[in-house]
Amino acid sequence: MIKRHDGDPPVAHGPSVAAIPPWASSGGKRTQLLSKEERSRLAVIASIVRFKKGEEIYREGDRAEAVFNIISGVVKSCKTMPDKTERIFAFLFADDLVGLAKEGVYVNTTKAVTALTAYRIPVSALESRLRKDAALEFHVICKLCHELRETQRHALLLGRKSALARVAMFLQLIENHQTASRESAHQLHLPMNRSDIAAYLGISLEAVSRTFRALRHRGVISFNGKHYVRVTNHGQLEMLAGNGAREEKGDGTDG
Amino acid sequence: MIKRHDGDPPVAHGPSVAAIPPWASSGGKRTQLLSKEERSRLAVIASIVRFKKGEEIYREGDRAEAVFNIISGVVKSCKTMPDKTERIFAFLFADDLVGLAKEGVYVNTTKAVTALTAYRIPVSALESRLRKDAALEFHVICKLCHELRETQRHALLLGRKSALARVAMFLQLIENHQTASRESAHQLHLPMNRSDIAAYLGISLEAVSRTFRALRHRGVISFNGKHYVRVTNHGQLEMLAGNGAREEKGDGTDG
DNA sequence: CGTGAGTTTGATACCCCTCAATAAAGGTGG
DNA sequence: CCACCTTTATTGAGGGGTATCAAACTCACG
Repeated sequence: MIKRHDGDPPVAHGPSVAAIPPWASSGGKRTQLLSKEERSRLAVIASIVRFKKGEEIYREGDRAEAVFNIISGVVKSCKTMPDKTERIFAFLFADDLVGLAKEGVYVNTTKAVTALTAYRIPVSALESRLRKDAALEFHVICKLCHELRETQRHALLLGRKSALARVAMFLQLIENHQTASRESAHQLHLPMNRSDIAAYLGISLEAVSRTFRALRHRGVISFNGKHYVRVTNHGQLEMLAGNGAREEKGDGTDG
Repeated sequence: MIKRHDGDPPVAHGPSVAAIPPWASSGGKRTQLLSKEERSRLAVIASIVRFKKGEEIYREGDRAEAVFNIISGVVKSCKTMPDKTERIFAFLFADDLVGLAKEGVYVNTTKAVTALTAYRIPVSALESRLRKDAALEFHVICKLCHELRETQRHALLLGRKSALARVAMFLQLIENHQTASRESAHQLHLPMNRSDIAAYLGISLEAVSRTFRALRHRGVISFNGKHYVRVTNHGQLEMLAGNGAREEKGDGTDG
């Protein structure tokens, strides 16, 4: 009999946390922060949980009894506003940590955007483990710095007024993440639907659709289905995102 | 209780870090994270630096050789966009940490909004200190969680479309900060100018001015000069900020 | 008292949100 | 395999709020 749970190599190594470190150099790539020993020690106190696509992992206000470490799949961290609309703070992927809390209570609701596999680490065990392991704590600090930078980039995105700039910057974020994780990414994967993208960008889903069309029309991107994008003009995308270091005067709209 | 005023001589107790912890209860107030011993040990590797109002502390892209811990004064963390406009990610106050880096390089520019006194802690010394002191690291983790939540609230603010909602939420942020720090805050202090507020809210400075006028006209706030506000109608402010439960019944406090 | 930065107020254009309908994709059962 | 239905995505038209440009004003400071 084949046991998938224990026999799956990537799973057996234990929790995995990757980030671009705050002080060390990593060549712009996410690096595995945890050592083999740390991962096995964490594996002892962790359990593996699975969620279906769309399933809720926990809700804002729940007692924060565990932290999750994504093995595979995508998670969205969000808040439901009084008018029932959803605001998404972050999309979280493999090697990310989920479960930000305040005074023992989760501050956000998190849901599985795709089918999800994750480690569930009880905070009580994690806390005592942390207090004994300075190296592990340092790695958590590195990860939190990474998340802080990511959240700031999201804030930078939301500071942009035009939908074009927001969508362009969103595509850059996705591209950066996928190139920092994998080796190559000539094609971007958008696991979330238009509605989620809109909730993350702070614009309406219609605006997302329209902006994609505009980018496609300008020859900046091209779609392979609705969830795969290829950036055909990085320079233009960079300019539209407004992060471009060089702002050439000719914007080439006449071509 | 020790009260600090701008211009007071720096306290000799050493670096001070306050936050609302992620898991422990603190009654909604910021608590001092560092023990007396930790503060003195950090004081050994720290030096005290001063900046004039408006002065630049460091610039995005500089080698991140130090972390700063604010003793008194206000700091803004920002980025200058290609079109020379400024985007502010956070205002930082006493007991905050400044100096977020990525691969040894500062990710933002920081400037003193008011006259500033701070501890300067070299990262090399801090790093070795951290690796030896698990308790200190845990406290840094708590502080980073706090900053992460604050940055998410900022993102939530920027997700709002109307200037009214943004300004209202901004006032709530200031109020929360000042009530979480001091005992009372019947009057809010806005140390930054309208331009900085606009850069933080992602709206034009004219819109800030107009919105303040609207709030004043509605009897929600009243000004004492240009830098002191009194909230005269908290319920209304809450409703305008859109976080309030007014006219919404769902409370979402399930176990 | 004079100067200049910071702030307030006003008019117009533009972009995005809202509402509405159509079209495509995905899933289910016959 | 196809018909059917639900969900998701696209496209269109009109209205509202904010940015932008421009000018008057306030206040701190020399």
